[in-house]
Amino acid sequence: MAEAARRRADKRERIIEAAVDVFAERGFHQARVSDIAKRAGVADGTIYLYFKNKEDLLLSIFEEKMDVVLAGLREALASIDDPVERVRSFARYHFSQVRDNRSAAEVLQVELRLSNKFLKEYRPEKLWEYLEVFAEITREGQARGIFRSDLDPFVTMWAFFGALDELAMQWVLSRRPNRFEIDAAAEQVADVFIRGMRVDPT
Amino acid sequence: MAEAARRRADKRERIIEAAVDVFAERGFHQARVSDIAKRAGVADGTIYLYFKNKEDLLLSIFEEKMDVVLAGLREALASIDDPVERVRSFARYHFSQVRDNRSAAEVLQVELRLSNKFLKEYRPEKLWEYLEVFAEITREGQARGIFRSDLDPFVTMWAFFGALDELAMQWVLSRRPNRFEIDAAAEQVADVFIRGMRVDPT
Amino acid sequence: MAEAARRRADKRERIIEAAVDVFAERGFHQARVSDIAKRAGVADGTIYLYFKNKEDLLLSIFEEKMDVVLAGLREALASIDDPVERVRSFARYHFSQVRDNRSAAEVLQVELRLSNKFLKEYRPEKLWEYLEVFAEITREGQARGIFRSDLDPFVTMWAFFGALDELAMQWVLSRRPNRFEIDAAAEQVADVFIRGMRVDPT
Amino acid sequence: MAEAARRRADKRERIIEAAVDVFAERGFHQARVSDIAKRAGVADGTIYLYFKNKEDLLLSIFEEKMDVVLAGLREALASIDDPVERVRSFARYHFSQVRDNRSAAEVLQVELRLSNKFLKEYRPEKLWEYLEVFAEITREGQARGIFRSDLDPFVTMWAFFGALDELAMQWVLSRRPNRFEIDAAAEQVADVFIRGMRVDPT
DNA sequence: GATGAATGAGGCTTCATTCAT
DNA sequence: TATGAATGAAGCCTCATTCAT
Repeated sequence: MAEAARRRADKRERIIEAAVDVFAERGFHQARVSDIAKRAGVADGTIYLYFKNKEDLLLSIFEEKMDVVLAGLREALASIDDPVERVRSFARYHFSQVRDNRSAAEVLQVELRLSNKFLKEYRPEKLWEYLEVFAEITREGQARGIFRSDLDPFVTMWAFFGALDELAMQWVLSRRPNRFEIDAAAEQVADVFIRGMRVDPT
Repeated sequence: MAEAARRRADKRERIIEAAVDVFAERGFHQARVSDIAKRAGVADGTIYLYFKNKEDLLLSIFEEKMDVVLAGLREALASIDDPVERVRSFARYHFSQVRDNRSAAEVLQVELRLSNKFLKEYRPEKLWEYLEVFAEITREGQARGIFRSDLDPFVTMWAFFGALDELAMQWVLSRRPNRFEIDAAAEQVADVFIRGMRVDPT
Repeated sequence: MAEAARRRADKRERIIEAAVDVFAERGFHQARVSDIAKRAGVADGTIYLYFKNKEDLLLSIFEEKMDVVLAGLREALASIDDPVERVRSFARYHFSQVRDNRSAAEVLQVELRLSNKFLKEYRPEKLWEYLEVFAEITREGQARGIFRSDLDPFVTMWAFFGALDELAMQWVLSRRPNRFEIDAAAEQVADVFIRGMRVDPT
Repeated sequence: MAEAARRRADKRERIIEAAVDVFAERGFHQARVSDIAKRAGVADGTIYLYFKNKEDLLLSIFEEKMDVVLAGLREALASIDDPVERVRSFARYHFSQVRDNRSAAEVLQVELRLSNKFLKEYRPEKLWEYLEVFAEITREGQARGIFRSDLDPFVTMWAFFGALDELAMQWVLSRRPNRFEIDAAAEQVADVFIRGMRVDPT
């Protein structure tokens, strides 16, 4: 029955959202499964009907959120052809996600790194897909003679992501009053990378 | 007695080194204090004579290693005046540290992020000092008219560090055969940032 | 409607048979109600329409199987008058049941003992009826002057049952190739008890 | 230090004794580790310094108690040469153990059987040693022409042990007033087996 | 009657930390 | 100063049972 399927999906979604909040507030290890259950309005055991264990819940958040983020990124870049503008839009999009989904961003950036599984065993395919978008922009720019061809797309990809990620983390961690302008930061990072990757003007 | 002081320092050092190895191998949460004690050749309780608790041990590793790293960085840059070359040397130095101290780098990069204390309460002064070196290079470059003055030194600082850190992490996590050339990566990242931060050539 | 009653009985029977198999494979505590339900082809909740709880299911198996076993025993002994031969037939019948109903025997012998309820609260009337058959044989033999009258029928009853039961358990637990001849064992046990209980030949 | 070793042994012994009592009272599954710890006067965690887990505790009780029982059996039989008298003494000894160590006997007989590990994986070497004593008596009796040579020592061994065990279990389970005379039972069982195993008087 | 998603109590075990020696 | 046996808090997860449909 469609009704039951919908209710089931709802419950799963409620657990995910509750987990995002609790993980963001307390951190993965400090978060108690029973707190997540309480916030989701379900019994502790119910969580285990939808997720194998606490870690699977964390990983599922990652997969789920990344799906949305990835789709959003592709949409944001869909109408843009110029590699230079695509880089700029990538940076803007990345920071807009962080700004508009603080809890999710906090979990994705901070808590996920804490999972040994994630870092040492789990292959974050979804993250690679996300990054591959940037590598592809680089390659396209190189093909068009806009970006220098001596740059390794993988190196620039990781460097670019690292730059965005670190700034996002600092923004997330920074407490209110001192919080810097994340939008301005996006422009600057994009600008540095664009100029840095461009072929020398002759 | 100097002898006693030295012996004490030795023991502390042995615990630190043991902790670096164990944290690198198992991760902070999975590492057991008794394993560290065993590897250091001391009793469990002895660790608590030198460190307040397990987390203090992690933080102490950070402080201690960062002191060395920071001193090394300053020495590496001591004889270089040109801001452009200082940026390049910074990148080279950062990666050389990662390459030559795998375990320490792994702990610093991976495990430290996992400590809620570290990320949410602890102010990593030593890290700020390290980064401040780069911010200062930027300011000096701006003052000399080499780097664009519209760039926020804090933004470039985090972006640069993020780029180095992410690449270092990937290098550390990457398993043997596919391991990319970390030295070449250093040159590329430095190059991208230098060009990206430079004033437009007229 | 007779049809409905039959269907009901069928479902109950299917649950019983499924439970016998699952209990035999996994043991009572390791067996999950949902596994039994799956094997029986019913929903978990359905089991609770037929049995009060998991333990009641175990006890019901016992009652049900013992009814059949008891009827079979009586039939096997029906045409035999000589107490000596009745003892022999009892042993043969007991082992034939074990041999031909491995799963049921395994549950009856192994798993039932694990139920505290069974051992400390539950009065296994059916088992007593089964044993009483032997006690009666003893008494009859004593009355006829075949068995020694100084033997306590309760003691011989438990001793005989214990001997059969232990051998059956060993046979059930023994893995294939080394499995001893259960039929030969039946003859030997019967023989020892018959000679042991007989009045001295003068 | 001998002192420390003694204290350690004492603590282990206290845990064993507490576990025997609690297992006997509540059964293995119903017994809580914290109850055992409380009764032993130690912290919960202390138990895990001496035993791998709850099941290991149960198995250790078995091993430990059987060592004592086995030594006692050997001593009880040491001065007896006649196989017939050895059988009688075996039965007497077995029941004396049950009578004098009710809790331990209850655990050994009832709770041990409940452990799947014990029945399906664990090889109770100590029990086999105990039984082997009886098998050896049988063989010796056969060699001397006292017991019939057509009897399989393994069959009589299990039958004898089953008879003793079942009677012991009934005695343990039987509540006070109706409790039968266990010593008289010992004589009867021994008597039945001795006559049952003897060569025909000519 | 039948379903099966949801419940939630309950307990084993780990391991950082302490402290008597 | 060093030891290491002892502590005990704390939480994930299972699974028998219920009940709304």
